[in-house]
Amino acid sequence: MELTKTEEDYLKALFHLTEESEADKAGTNQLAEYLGISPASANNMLKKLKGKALVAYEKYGKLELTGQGKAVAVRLIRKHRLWETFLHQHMNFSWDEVHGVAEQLEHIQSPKLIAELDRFLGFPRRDPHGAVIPGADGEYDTPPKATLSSLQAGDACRLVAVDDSSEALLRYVSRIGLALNSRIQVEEIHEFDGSLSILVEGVLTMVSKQFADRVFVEKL
Amino acid sequence: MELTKTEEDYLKALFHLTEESEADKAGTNQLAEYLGISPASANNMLKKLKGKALVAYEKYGKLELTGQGKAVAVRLIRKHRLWETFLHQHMNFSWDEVHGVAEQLEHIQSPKLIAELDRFLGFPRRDPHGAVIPGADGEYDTPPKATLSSLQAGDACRLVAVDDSSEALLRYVSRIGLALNSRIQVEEIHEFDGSLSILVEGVLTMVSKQFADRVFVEKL
DNA sequence: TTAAAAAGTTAGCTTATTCTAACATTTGTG
DNA sequence: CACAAATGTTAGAATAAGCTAACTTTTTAA
Repeated sequence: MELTKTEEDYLKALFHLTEESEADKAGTNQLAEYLGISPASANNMLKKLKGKALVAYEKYGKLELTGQGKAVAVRLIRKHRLWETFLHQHMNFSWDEVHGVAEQLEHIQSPKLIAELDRFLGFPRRDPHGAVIPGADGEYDTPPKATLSSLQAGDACRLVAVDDSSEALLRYVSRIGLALNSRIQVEEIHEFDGSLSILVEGVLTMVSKQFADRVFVEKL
Repeated sequence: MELTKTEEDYLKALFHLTEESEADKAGTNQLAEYLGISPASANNMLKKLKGKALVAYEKYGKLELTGQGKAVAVRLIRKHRLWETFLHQHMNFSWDEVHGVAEQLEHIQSPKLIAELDRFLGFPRRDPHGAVIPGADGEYDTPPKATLSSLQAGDACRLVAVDDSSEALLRYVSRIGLALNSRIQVEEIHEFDGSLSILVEGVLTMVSKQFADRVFVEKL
């Protein structure tokens, strides 16, 4: 079944909202907001994707991808992350530059190209932002990710991944001296707004809760 | 100015018809036929491209690209051929497999990616089919190409390029023992249908005129 | 528990690109 | 030169995807 770029984008967005986010965040409105379109347009496409058995969906019901729909989304994520890895390792793209171009490249249709790219890159397990790359067989265990914001004062952790959807966020991460595998020490959590004071390379920095929500860590 | 994939495809087709083919071959009908659409659709798009100053065009007049239109087309050809080279050299694609995927890749928008790809490939001058790759500055002298069909009986030549638009043609070229730089000896030209008997690696083969029209050579 | 707010849906319109069928112009030939 | 064939153009409809405005259903909270 041939899908348009638009349909693929919807499936990826749905996967993000239903499988990779906290629950409840998966409604017509969230989908529309995420894609920057009107709820009416989202509703329209949902009906179409339901017709193609990619989305399980009843009027006023909750959104969910079918097995097929999930498989398509996971393939797209695999392609996206392989391309990001390629851009970063061989095309001299910094980690905040890769996302936009990978958004285009992920729609290229060629199973052979993806297989060869995977081989060329040495079968990488993670992309430049630390995100796991789904396997060729569709294997993709969303690893339980702890956010920096979920830690307590006094905890230490290692940065394992960063949400790649915002260039500004990635630039900020680099700006304050962080990179994959950086050690972070949580000094204090401020009650009034949830912001954190963290210690990075001996330097004390304060980061917002919104920031800490998008930074994934492994507790040490 | 942002162009759609469709508009880009029209410009590339127009470049092919007006700059790279024998003259007279550039009418609404030829364009439609080349793109596999109806003449009405071609006419429609020509009006739109005229509005964007990419095509110089008057009702019932002949088709021609403006300087801008040509520049867009040449950039596309550059991207297409760089990707073909990448696929062939690093992704284990045979020369008859590269075209289709390159048709998709050529629409990726990222000047940086193209510059880096060029560097990564070592600034190649020709693609896997022997076609010249336009420069980053838009430099592209369509080299005067002699077709195999333009030779006389007794002439010898070297194969310098093959039209890449048909996979079947490329497979056939390999099949009869030809590759870039192969030496070809024209033994005889048959009057009744223009077919040629040629000597390749000591083996005598007969090829059709249509075939010989798409094989480019340098006379020795 | 009921009414306002939030969320979701529908109807009807817009733009891009395609088509077919009908019409207009140009070309080529007897 | 005249008219048929070839070529090119227009009109009107279809499909995909988006929008706004109006309407319906569900949720929330007083």
